[in-house]
Amino acid sequence: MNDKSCYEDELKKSGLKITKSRKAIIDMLVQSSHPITAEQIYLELKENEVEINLSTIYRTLEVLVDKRLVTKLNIMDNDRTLFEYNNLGHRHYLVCLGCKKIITIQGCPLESYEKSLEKQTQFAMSGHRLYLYGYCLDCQKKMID
Amino acid sequence: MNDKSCYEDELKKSGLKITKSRKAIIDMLVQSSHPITAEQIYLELKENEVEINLSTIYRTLEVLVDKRLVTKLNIMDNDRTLFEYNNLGHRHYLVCLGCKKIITIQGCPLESYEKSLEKQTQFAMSGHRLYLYGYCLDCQKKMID
DNA sequence: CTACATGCAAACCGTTTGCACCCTA
DNA sequence: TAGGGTGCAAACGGTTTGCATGTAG
Repeated sequence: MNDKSCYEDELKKSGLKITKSRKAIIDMLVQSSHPITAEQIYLELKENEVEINLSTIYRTLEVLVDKRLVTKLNIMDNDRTLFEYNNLGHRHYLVCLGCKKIITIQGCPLESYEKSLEKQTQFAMSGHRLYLYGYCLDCQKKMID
Repeated sequence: MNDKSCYEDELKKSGLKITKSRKAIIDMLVQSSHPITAEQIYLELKENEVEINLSTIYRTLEVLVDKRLVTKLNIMDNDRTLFEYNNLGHRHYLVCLGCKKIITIQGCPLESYEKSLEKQTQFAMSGHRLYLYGYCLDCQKKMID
């Protein structure tokens, strides 16, 4: 409950109307421990008997990304876009190339590197994305069989 | 000349036939100092009076990616796929959010981090992607005006 | 009551595919 | 000359958009 009102505050602060759809979509993002697709949001809401049109989901996500409440990711080179609620601050991702599982990693090894690069290139740095790829223990085991 | 025959060797080694199209596409990738799209390859070849069907370009790029001769990138969250010839080994990218210019960065600050993460997560790491975003000097100046 | 949100269906557009023909090895 | 490579046109699929209707503030 507290959580919800917190998201409502975020919406208000951003000048967005608080609607049933938006709350449901944000809830879904918050509940998920890893980035998800627009379609996953659509399907899971549908399972919970909440039917929101896919285009509404895309539009909502777009607005939330604009307002910096949500981050948009293209982790796998091909795949569809993933979305994640921005409640954890800066983070990185570890992706299993076998089962496609995505693990969120807190902590950043790049702060000083970014600064040194800033000096070196005269860029005004505004951020970075780091994706690490590998095979999780389960998939390593499967590969032996 | 030497360069070309070198790429021909790479093709042969990978068990691929050496065709006019493939040579032209690889040439275009090699000449470019930064990752480019399939369409850019198509258009630039066309300017040089070499017309190769777009689907051939996509198919060629796909094969080259399979053979690890080319890397496929999704740097901007939305944008189309970029391709780059793998003649420089491991590298990272610095992207200007203003003019979309992409600068390739040699050297990697993440080798030891990757190893420590490997121990910590029991993942068998196979690589990573690092994209840094910011504004280049030119774009910073433009923003003042 | 008004401006923003939503549903629906159609468009969009980068990429992929099926098939007939071509050309390298 | 066989099997991979290419051109062409059509399909695909994730995402966006136009428009009429609904609803939060």
